[in-house]
Amino acid sequence: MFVGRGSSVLTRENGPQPADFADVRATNLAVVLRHLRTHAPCSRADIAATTGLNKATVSSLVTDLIDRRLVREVGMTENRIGRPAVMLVLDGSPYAAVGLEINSDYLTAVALDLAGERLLSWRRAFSGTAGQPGQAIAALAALARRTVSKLSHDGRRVLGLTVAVPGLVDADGVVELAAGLGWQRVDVRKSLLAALGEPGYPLLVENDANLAVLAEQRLGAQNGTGDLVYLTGGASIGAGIISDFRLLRGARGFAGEFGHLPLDPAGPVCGCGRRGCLEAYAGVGAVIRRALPDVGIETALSPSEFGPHMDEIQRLAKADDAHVLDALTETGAHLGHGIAILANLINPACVVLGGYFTDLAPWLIPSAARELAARSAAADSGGTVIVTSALDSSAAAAGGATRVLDAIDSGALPTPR
Amino acid sequence: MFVGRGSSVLTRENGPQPADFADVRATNLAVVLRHLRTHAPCSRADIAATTGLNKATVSSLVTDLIDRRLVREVGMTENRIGRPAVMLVLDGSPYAAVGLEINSDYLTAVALDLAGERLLSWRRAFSGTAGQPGQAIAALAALARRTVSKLSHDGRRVLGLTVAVPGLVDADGVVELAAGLGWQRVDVRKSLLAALGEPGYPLLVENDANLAVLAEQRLGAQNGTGDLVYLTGGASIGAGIISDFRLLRGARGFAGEFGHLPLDPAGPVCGCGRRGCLEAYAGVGAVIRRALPDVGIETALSPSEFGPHMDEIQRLAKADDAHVLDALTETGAHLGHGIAILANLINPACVVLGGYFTDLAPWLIPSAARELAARSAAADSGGTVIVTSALDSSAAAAGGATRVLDAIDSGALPTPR
DNA sequence: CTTAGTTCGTTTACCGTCCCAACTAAAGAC
DNA sequence: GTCTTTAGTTGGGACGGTAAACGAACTAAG
Repeated sequence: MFVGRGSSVLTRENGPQPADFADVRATNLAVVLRHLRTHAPCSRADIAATTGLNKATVSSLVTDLIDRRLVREVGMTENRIGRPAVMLVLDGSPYAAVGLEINSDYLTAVALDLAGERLLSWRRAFSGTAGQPGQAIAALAALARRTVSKLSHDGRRVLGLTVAVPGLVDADGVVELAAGLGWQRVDVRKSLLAALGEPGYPLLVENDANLAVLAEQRLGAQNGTGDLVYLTGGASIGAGIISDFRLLRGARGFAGEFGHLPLDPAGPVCGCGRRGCLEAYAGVGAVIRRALPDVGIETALSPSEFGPHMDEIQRLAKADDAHVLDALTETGAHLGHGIAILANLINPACVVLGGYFTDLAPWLIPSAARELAARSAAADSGGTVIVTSALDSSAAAAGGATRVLDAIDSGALPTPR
Repeated sequence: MFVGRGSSVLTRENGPQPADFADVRATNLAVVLRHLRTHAPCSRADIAATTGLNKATVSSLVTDLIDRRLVREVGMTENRIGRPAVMLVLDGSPYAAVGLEINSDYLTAVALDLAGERLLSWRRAFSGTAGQPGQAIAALAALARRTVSKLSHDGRRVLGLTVAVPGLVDADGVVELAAGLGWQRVDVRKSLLAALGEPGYPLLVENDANLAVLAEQRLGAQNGTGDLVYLTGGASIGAGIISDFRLLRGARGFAGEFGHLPLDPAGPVCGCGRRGCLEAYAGVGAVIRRALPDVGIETALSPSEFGPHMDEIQRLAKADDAHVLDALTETGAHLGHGIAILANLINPACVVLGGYFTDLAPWLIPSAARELAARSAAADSGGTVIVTSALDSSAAAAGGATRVLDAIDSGALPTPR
């Protein structure tokens, strides 16, 4: 009685954009590419059977992908009845995806090949807080040039470059506000495009938590989960939220302000000037003050001072220092309170602790999970689990490269030549 | 250098589903239908110019839609240079979309025509709390039959039927938990399909807040907003969340548990057994206890008793009763606290107060907005505004009918005959 | 009244993509 | 050596969107 394929994404949730054959082709090319990403190595026949595409169509699509050097044939199956199948894999060698991260104390560059293998991972110290945006962008551009030049020298074409910024970024790549960097209304995309001489590849700018959660979804242990939250544990606590396989940005891109969830109007003063923000209970500064009371409570800590203190806390925790263990348990409970709020509203399958939280996770998670379980409206915490990030501090940069691969996987393929 | 239409939704965010011609056709039919919904009356030439589709394609698509009786020609333009255009509108008369709502004290039925005009709006009292699920479903089926029979008698074909349930509903239409009804693991969809004799139209079951926010998005004042939250103000406070034009459900469908946001572990006891839930501060029960201290604080109120008390509160507020005004200001502040948490995480453009909150909104919103502004991390509350629902208590049922129209607009068209 | 100009919508020819079915290819089984 | 089984290609058909030409129906102006 009713026409239309019930679950065809093509016909659902589309905007006003009409479709034509080019779209069908791009969609199906992307289907094959994604299938190969998750199921490689496999044969044309496998792809046809699994995706529902016709054998002839798959042959045509695969030929196209091989022409574009995105896919490669790699040997045959053996020891089976029937004609042996030609196995296909993603071709890692001709391309690279680049992610950069700028933070208050360092710059990071990560490059991945098409298959998601890490090609390089660079970091350099950087005192961005003191500098003007112009200097920071010059440094970022220098790093980008070095990275791209290294990749080109290895015979790779750059598929795209994404910059992670710890702040609010609009759709055009303008950083509206980045408190940690002291930036306001900085058009990072335009400046960087100019500094790089208008390169041919796509250049995007995105919030660091949003990119980190992409990396966690694709490269981390939570591989393939569609409902996922990443908590940055840096100068501030931001949440990158993926819901139903899509980044949640909000109307103006302000979503994920986890650190400033208002808990108690009579609580401690937060860096933002308000009282009782979650960050004032569970932020890095609060952890240090609670665990190392000898560190000056009066003075605000600068981000570059976090590292040594966190190392010290981790050392004491490993040595079973009772005070530090108590401090971490208490911090975990506050974090769990915030996560319970998150879980009641968003109901993610998983909350990943990143940044400085990663190293302290063994001592934070037990009390956080306890608190989450106690404060979840749904039974069994609604299925939400708290885990440690499987990625190191380059998560956001890796996410930037992942973002480029996502675009490829969605049909924005490079041309054959 | 890069292939693919940058903004084609068809090639973005798709699952593993491949595309074919039927999808292109369905997509473009839906594009025309949606254009007519928002821009009617307009001509074929208008549609071609606005959507980017070819004139010939639009002609073909419109012919198809007229054959299916979804679109109707209605007169010509006049007083213009050139050949007059034939104007097109959605044809309201041949079809109907039905939404039902079951609640602890009433059943509601709403029917809309294709253009969104209300065809009927029925309500009957119902004491579901005492009854078994079987009785409730029998009552629901009876109401559905009467509704469908009335519409058929008027010569309309039913496009679909959606049931709103105040509880957690899974993707197959099984109600996992509905505290207000005392239900657990009730397969509403299956039972209702059986009771209605396996009708040919699609039958869905969905959470009431999710449907109410759909109604608010399409029929309410916030028409067309992509980031929107609806707060039910009934026996409990649920949030229906639309983010980037999609319902946010969470990994297990538990998203939107707004009423049980954990605020203060030392706070008042909530109906769920925990302490300090938002509902214990700002729920209907809390409003009544705070505004009408003479009402027995000790005994739990049953939902059927809410109505008279809320009427009384509204009467006193209109009469400028100082105690009641203070109580509402305080309630609004608590509500604003919860909304600030929501805004920091989700950043909606708009939060709509529904249910019993609607009538009290004039006295709740000022303090709620104040609190939201004070506790938002982003400037200007991140653009989030708090508004009164434009729909009456049939919002969820209307949303059920809207849900059916959404499916049509997404390409699941009825067959020509 | 006639002619030019404008706009609407259809008609026609064309092209790209997918599907189906038949075909070839290459192995193991008997 | 022939049969069976599975892999992948080829050619024909259908479908749907595109482009350009065309007829239709109106206004404007001489």
